[in-house]
Amino acid sequence: MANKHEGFVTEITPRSEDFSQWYLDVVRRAELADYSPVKGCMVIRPYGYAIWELIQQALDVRIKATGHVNAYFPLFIPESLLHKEAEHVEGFSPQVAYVTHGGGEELEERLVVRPTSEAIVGTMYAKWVQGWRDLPILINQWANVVRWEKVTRPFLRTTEFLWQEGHTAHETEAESEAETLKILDLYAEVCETILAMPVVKGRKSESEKFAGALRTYSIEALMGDSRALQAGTSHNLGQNFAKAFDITFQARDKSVQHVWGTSWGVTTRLVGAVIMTHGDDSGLILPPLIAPYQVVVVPIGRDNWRETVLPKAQEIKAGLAAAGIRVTLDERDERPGWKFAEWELRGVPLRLEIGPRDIEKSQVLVARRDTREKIGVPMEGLAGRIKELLGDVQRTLFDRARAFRDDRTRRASSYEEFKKLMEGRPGFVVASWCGSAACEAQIKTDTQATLRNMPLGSATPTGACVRCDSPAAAEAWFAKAY
RNA sequence: CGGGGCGUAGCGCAGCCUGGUAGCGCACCUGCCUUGGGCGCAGGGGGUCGCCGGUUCGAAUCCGGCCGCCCCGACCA
Repeated sequence: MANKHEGFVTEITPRSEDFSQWYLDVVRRAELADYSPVKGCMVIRPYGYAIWELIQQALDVRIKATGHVNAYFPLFIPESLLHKEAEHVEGFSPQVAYVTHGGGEELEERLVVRPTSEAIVGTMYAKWVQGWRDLPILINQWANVVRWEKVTRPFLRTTEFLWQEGHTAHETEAESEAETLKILDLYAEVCETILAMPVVKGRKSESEKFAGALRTYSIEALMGDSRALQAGTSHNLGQNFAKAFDITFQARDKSVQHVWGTSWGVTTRLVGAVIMTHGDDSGLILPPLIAPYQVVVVPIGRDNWRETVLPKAQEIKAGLAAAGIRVTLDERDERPGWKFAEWELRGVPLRLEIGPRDIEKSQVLVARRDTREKIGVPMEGLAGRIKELLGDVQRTLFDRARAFRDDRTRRASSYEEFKKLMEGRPGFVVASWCGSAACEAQIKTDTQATLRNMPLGSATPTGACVRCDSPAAAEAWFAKAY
């Protein structure tokens, strides 16, 4: 019974004590993932994978609804293909894993384990595109990729990770730009409405853009420790890859032109983002829309509860399931208090307690994970009421996260003020920026903060750069980031 | 790649300094008892002490080497 005020869960480091350890504790204790024998690689356990599957479904539906189709490109890429786009190679070569042997023999040409698929996709698109009628190509793939990382953390950065990567080809720059922004909106919508995680949409600086892209856009979120996390990126590749891979088409005006490309992706990192956005000292808190179980039913009773209470609990479970609610019934031989703590740790949005007293009153007791409120709910019309409550939890989580983010977003008008605000763990600091890489780098040296992005729709600032006296070119959001 | 820490039961750790039959808590198994916030009692199973070598009558412990993992910083989703 230690930690009574902290929510009854032991073996989790309090967030205030060590956020990073708290995160690792939650991942382990909630059985989301486990370390594998290979450094930097993790096993995504069933509960963690179920969350990913729900995120995946939400994305997949939307990606298809915007006209894209899924396909699959191979894991191995001949080394020479990766080297076709100069900036791209330079960006990725330190992180690439190679296959040197196969079938007991050394390979004539080493194979790259894809760190991303632009090279192989570009190679294929060159074969598939002849004329303007072949465009656009709108392909997405769900895949694993490998990037040899020096520092890894479960979900946030692992050597191998799962993601979705879209690769499109268009006739004009206007189309590729529209596509890039359309996907950025799609990502933001999924993060906000499904993950209940507010994000800032914006453009990356030159130094932070994708290797080989013309422009990179990102969505940025603020985690519970006030550090920023890049939650997704969408790149307008311009004609860079088309030129490197010779993807040409005959245009409407009979001229031969290079296609305009885009690529965009989100990863299993989103699972980590959800943990760090909503979790508390008792463990995970899952937004209902991605909770593998939205409701857990816990039967309560004396030694004969299996006879007296369980049938009613089963009936309730069946009723909720029939109404399309993801529900589980915990009929293990454990004490109720133990089960409460266990399901709180796993972040189940609603716990439904049913005991003799409730049966008498023809009601159930519903406990909300987000607010810890306990509410008596009549058995009559239960499913409808539960759906309302799930919607309310979803909204509450988003509102809470947005209030947290807004509360930690400040504006700096002088460099002194900027540096002062960046002390400790401040969240976002908004400032005008001249656009020079030198200022960006100096800010990083002075404060450890990086330019997260330049939000879309910000008015062009009229004043001077927060760091130098040159005229400001853009409004930028800075933060210490993951 | 730099800095730090740690490898002893599934998990968390003690034992190491000062060598002498490997321990604690949780978890697990059996039984009883209990059940509206991680009950209680009794019994039980489980470890080549990261690996290799050395010193010694004897090494988890001392010495040398290696390997691995975690955390924090520079680079990246």
